[in-house]
Amino acid sequence: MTSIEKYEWVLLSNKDRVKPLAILRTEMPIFGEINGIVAGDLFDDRKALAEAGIHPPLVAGISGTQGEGADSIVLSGGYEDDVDLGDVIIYTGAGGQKNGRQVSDQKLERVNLALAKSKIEHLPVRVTRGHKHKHPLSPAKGYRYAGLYYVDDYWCDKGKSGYKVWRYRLIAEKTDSLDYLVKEPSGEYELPKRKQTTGNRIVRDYQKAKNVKAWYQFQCQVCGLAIETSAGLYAEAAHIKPLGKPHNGPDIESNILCLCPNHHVMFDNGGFAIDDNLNLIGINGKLNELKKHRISAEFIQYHRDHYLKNTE
DNA sequence: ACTATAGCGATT
DNA sequence: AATCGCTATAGT
Repeated sequence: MTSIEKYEWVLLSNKDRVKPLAILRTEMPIFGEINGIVAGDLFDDRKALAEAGIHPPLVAGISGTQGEGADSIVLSGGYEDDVDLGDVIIYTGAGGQKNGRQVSDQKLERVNLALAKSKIEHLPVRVTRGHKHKHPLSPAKGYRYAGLYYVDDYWCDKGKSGYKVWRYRLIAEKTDSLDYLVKEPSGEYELPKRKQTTGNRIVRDYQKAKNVKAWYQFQCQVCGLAIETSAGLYAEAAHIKPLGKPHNGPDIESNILCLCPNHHVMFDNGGFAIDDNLNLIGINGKLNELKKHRISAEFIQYHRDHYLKNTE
């Protein structure tokens, strides 16, 4: 018996029972590449695109939530302020339309906020071009997945209609992101041999950072500041023992701090360190630590030993 | 070409 | 429960 069937059975047997939201709630957005799909892949329609896991919504152009960020967009030609330069796209937010015409201002809310969140969290956004989006990279029919982009900036403008629109500059993750289009002597665009997808390292890492930031509600563990932006609260995940060679620190919560940008820069560059009692060395104060965090003594010692100046 | 609307999954 | 939407299709 599937969970859905179980749920229906419960409803039949007990009409007063509250809906089990955990079953009905849609899953979190999935960020980054989808297994088995590569840039250049074609899909007949939005249903096929959704079933592949590239872009779940059947109608909406932006997939995601304001809390988690936007994982995918579709360019479908429906917004007159879109600009598509291939590796750089100026995408228009959703809303303010009636019968395909812009008739009111767009607001920075819902999926528009999701794209803003993707910017401040540096999350990758899948991009797909549809046949109604008139562009050399669009397919003649159906939809073509274009690969991962990052939201480089977002702002509001008065659009061609005179109404306010939110705009997002997206930049392709790979400079060779257009390699899937190879001009053949016939004049037709053809697909090259399939490349293996690179996996999802960036997004896996993000999950740990996200956990730590959420525990502290984006408040800096040094000064308590949680920075407010139009996309929501902002904080940075600082690795205590650095990830890169030759340090090879692990990407786990016990090696991550939630810091404001200033204290992140100071920490990474020896402006302060942390002793075994979590007192700060170099500046006044004590590091705020939640019980469940369990910051590793080994890693803060490593940071002391390798980044603090003039130690004996 | 433009316009209306049913449709349905996802979000709030 | 109500709202939304870069569909899809039919009608003018």
